[in-house]
Amino acid sequence: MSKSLENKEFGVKQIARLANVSIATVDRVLHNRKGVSEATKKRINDIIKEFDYKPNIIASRLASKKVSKYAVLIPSSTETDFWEAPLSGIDRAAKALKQYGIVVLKFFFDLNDKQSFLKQVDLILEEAVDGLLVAPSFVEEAIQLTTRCNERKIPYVFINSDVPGQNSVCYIGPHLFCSGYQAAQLMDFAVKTGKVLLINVSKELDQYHHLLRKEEGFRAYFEKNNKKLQILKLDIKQTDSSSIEDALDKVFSEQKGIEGVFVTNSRVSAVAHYFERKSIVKVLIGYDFLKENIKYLELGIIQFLICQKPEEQGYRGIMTLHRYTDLHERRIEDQFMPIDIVTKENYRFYHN
Amino acid sequence: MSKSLENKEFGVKQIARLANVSIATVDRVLHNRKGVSEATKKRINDIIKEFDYKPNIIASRLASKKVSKYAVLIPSSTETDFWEAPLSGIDRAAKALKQYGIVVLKFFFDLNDKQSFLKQVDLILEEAVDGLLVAPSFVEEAIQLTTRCNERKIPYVFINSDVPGQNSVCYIGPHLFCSGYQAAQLMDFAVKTGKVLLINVSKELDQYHHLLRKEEGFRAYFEKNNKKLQILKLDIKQTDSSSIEDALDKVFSEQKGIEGVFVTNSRVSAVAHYFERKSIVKVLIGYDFLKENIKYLELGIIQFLICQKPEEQGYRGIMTLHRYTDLHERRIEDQFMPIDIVTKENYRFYHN
DNA sequence: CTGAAAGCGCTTACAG
DNA sequence: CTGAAAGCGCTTACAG
Repeated sequence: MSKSLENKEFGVKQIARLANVSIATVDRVLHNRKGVSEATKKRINDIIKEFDYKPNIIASRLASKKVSKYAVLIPSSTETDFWEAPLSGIDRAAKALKQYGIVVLKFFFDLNDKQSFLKQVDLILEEAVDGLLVAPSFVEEAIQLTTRCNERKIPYVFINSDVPGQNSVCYIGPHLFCSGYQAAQLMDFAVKTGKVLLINVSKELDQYHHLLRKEEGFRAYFEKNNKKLQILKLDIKQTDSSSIEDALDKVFSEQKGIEGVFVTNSRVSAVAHYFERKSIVKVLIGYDFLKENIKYLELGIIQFLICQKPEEQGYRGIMTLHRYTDLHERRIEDQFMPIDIVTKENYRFYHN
Repeated sequence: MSKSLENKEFGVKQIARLANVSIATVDRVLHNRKGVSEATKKRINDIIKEFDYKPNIIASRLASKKVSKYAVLIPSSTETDFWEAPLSGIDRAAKALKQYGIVVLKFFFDLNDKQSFLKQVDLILEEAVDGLLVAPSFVEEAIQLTTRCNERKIPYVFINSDVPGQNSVCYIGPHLFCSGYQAAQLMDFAVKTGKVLLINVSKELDQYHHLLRKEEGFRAYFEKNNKKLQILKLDIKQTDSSSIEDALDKVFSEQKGIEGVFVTNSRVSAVAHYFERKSIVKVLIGYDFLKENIKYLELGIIQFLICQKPEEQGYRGIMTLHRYTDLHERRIEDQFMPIDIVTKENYRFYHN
């Protein structure tokens, strides 16, 4: 390593000297603290502008020993292991930010229980956090949360699903419509003739809304590119394996000529499991890089999985809170995740 | 923000007190500087271990004002705009590390001129850098470089293509064989009957070696999954448009029944251009998220582009140098990039 | 081989 | 409304 060659950097001391004040006063205007006359305030701000002064955040952190506290509110991983990935992204970010005095508190709710969401919200608000990363799985409950955050001026970032018009810092997650559109193109490639079956598997109505947006994208593709292909639809409102099996039995006995199946979420493994047992061979497309799904990808029963960087979503969520809360960035844009196509051939290289 | 609640952290002062020495001596053993008796050294090290002391790198950086200097050696973007992406990743990392006193010097060579590579190497070695990120496009010249780096104990990271067995910190880039394998699967899906044409477009022999590894992967897929499909091969050793056109004219007049074309690098746009002019409709698969390629993807002339996160390669390259040089991480693994499948439907969401 | 003291660039009471 | 001084946890000459 070499020494810094630059002579004395331009800092508070220099500003103070030029403005004929003490560094304490410079610090006051730097942080918009009151108790400075307009005249000296202007004088100092002019100098800051003229020299394009940037504070040394290293020194600032060392001196202030500030600590930021973020809360995370996401589903627990009991029902599905999908949320393990965002969680590990959150942990990765937390680890990276730890040495800058940032603490991340984690709260989990049950995807089958709206009350558990509200209960965790209470706990979070007791903590006086500086920012919140939340998966707004339940729309109404999420709005209750944002209302309370707005009152307290706590900024929040939405992850994985969006509730538009809620004054969030930003949304980080998939563009649902477009991911359905992509699924359709893959289906169009792989299925030359016959019918296509679209399956929504979901208990909770809130989740179902998100699936509908993917369905719209899927249909939009065929509307535009291949109107002849017939799309059948199956809603499965129970997620236990026997309900799924019954529903599949029914549709495949009633409908002949189904060549491709698109499952609009990670439940695709349940369909794959069924195909395996019944030795059914069709093009099968679904969502998410989960162990079960990868197993069937490897077996050649699932052809394509669409994945949307769940780990990255968690990582970016925390980093975005940091950018907003600590680095005072504004106008942070929504961050749509890439629409990754995962296959038997490339899954080993996939970065969540 | 809340104040740190923890009482006085455990630091050099505490260690010094416990060991009955001054903090200067503690600093000496912390940095393995000589001039400390074995006895006190042991005493201090024991305390460090016992309390699992971790230095405050914020304070350390502020006090030392250390600066690290990395060099980057990559192709200039005159011939192809591929290298703009790694460059922008490098800039992004440089920007993030700037406030930690890390400086990145950039050097460029001409992909058509091995001498220019060696010339830049001389310039870099004059700079006494602390680390090097290099695209070893020319194998022999790269080995000359690594030899000289080894003498000077300058660590180096390979990016985009590898030269195995060279004692690099690690390799960051695509797994060529597997990316060819993935291309073959897409081709297999999209082409049901007929022949497939594989095209290598490359002037320099060194680049050609890399293309061969993709070709091997491509063939391996069909060897395993679909032996019936016939694979034709075309080498184009000149990269100007009229040479490419002549070669394509020749192959398409001689060979009938070609349904799919796989171009093993980013030159796929040249083939797409040809298809457009001659109104040829075939499945076309190639490499890299370049403006020209995206244009033909949008037009539906190219179906799939395989991309390997060029921006990310640059970013990771610098960050890896930082991890090795400044954070003293060891055993850093090779980092294979994901094999991204980019289509007309998802390219808008692609993160380079 | 070891220590006392100044300093990195900022922040924070405290005093006026 | 403003300033002098101490301090954040480490590093760096300098002196012995």
